[in-house]
Amino acid sequence: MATNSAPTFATIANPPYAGSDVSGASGLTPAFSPLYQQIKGLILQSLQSGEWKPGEAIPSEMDLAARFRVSQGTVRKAIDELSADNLLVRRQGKGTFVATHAEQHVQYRFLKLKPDNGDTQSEGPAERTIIDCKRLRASADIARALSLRSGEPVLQVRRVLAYAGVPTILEELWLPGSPFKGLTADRLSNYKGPMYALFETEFGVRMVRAEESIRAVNPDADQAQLLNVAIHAPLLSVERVAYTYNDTPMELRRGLYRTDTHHYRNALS
Amino acid sequence: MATNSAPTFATIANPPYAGSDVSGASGLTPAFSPLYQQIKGLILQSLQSGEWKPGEAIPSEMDLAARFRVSQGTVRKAIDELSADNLLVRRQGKGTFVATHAEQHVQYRFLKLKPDNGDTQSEGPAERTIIDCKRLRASADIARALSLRSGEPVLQVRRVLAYAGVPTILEELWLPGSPFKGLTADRLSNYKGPMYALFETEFGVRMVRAEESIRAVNPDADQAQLLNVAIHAPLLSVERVAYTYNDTPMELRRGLYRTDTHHYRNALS
DNA sequence: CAGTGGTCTAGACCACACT
DNA sequence: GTGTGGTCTAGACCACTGC
Repeated sequence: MATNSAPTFATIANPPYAGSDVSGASGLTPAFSPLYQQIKGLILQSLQSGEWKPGEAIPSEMDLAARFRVSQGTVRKAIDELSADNLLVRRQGKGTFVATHAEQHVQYRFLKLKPDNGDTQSEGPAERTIIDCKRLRASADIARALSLRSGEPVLQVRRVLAYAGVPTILEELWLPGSPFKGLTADRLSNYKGPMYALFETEFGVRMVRAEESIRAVNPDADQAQLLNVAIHAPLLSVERVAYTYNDTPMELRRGLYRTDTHHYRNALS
Repeated sequence: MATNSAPTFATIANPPYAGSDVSGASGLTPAFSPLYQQIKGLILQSLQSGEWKPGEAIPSEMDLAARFRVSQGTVRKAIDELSADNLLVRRQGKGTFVATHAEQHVQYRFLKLKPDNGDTQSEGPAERTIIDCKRLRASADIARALSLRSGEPVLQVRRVLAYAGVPTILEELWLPGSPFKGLTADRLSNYKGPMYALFETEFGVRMVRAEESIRAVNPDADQAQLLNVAIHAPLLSVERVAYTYNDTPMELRRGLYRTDTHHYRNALS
């Protein structure tokens, strides 16, 4: 007796949490890590390689799940993190898109200087004036910031941003020579929209994150004249290093901010 | 024929995505929103009410799921967001804990001034000197920042922070009178650890987030003397409003930072 | 309407920490 | 070993977008 009940279940084809490495699917990920981290890495590779360009939609979660041979939930968690890092933007009902500095509701995402009245909208965009754009050889400190060797070619750009006719920001920025070959003062002057949008469109360089070091300083004579302030006026010195994918530094920017009608805003949490 | 197969399945007791309101479980959540957001709100209420205090463990995900009558995954998503907001801290194998400014690996989480050598560790904690702690009536601007009415009682604290004997930070801060009744210069002087840890322990006030407005300024005569700098030295002015749960402002702090050996560090993403 | 992301559940197993 | 959070899957349904 007692032989007909207690059915034995067949082995599930794709067992949950098999811990399998996904390396064979579409790329290579040597070290072990959670599946969704590996997927994140693979998506990152596609972003770096330019398979999906800024502003474009990436494949749907279901498509990516099929491509990487994982469940939709795992892809979702990978995309969740990338979208928390501002590399992707999800839009319900439409798809997931590669973040871009252009056509983004929050333009000038990295510029933290705000008018004291808070109303960034009514102030409108800054009036931009390129002072010059020169080819130079990297000095020691510039080279170190950009992970180059001293003497390697760099581009130096200087410009002034004014609000309501008042010069407010003086910037001096350095870019590695090779990725930005062909950048000229003209192209900078004629471009509408954020400089980082131009970098994306014309040079395929997307700035992903940045770090700023802030100090209070006095201007030198040239700087005082360009910003139309007294030589003893206190100014904000903002030194920024901006990075692309893979934590590669791609820009060193030194800004001098007037803070008589504006302030640097920062949220802490 | 054909009556014995195709078993009809019984109704599942707790159907997936029933869209049911959870109001009856433990609190009230009038407007509709995703379940995990409602759970997040309920957890937040327990944090505010002091049911779980800073540093303590909250119930396990399974316990909370049972309490709120939802699945573990839903509780998990709620906790995920709260932990992304730095209100909770997860520790694998141990539990989920209420974040605290004390016994936290990253002490002085809101202080962004770093030594130029980057090595916060070797520098050690600041030497703190309380100048005074007075009961005052709120001026118009103080009242506005703290959501009080002009003339309501506030506490004003002034102090200096020094590194290696060099006075570097001069702070003036205002606190609403009622929550901080009983705060004295002595209690501030004798307390070891961050001021926000004292606020948690002694007054049950946990600072959750803050906003800072930064400017470059010159000190007045008093300030210059306290910081041991010339009257024309450029200094960083950092005005902070710190909030508890529910976006209630609980502190206004005006700091003057010397930036000759330190800098204000900020990460953008 | 179909397709997309968003939410929810249920159940399995892994990795870690304490005891 | 037991309990905790962490990962993964599968399947269902909701909400939004655009054809």
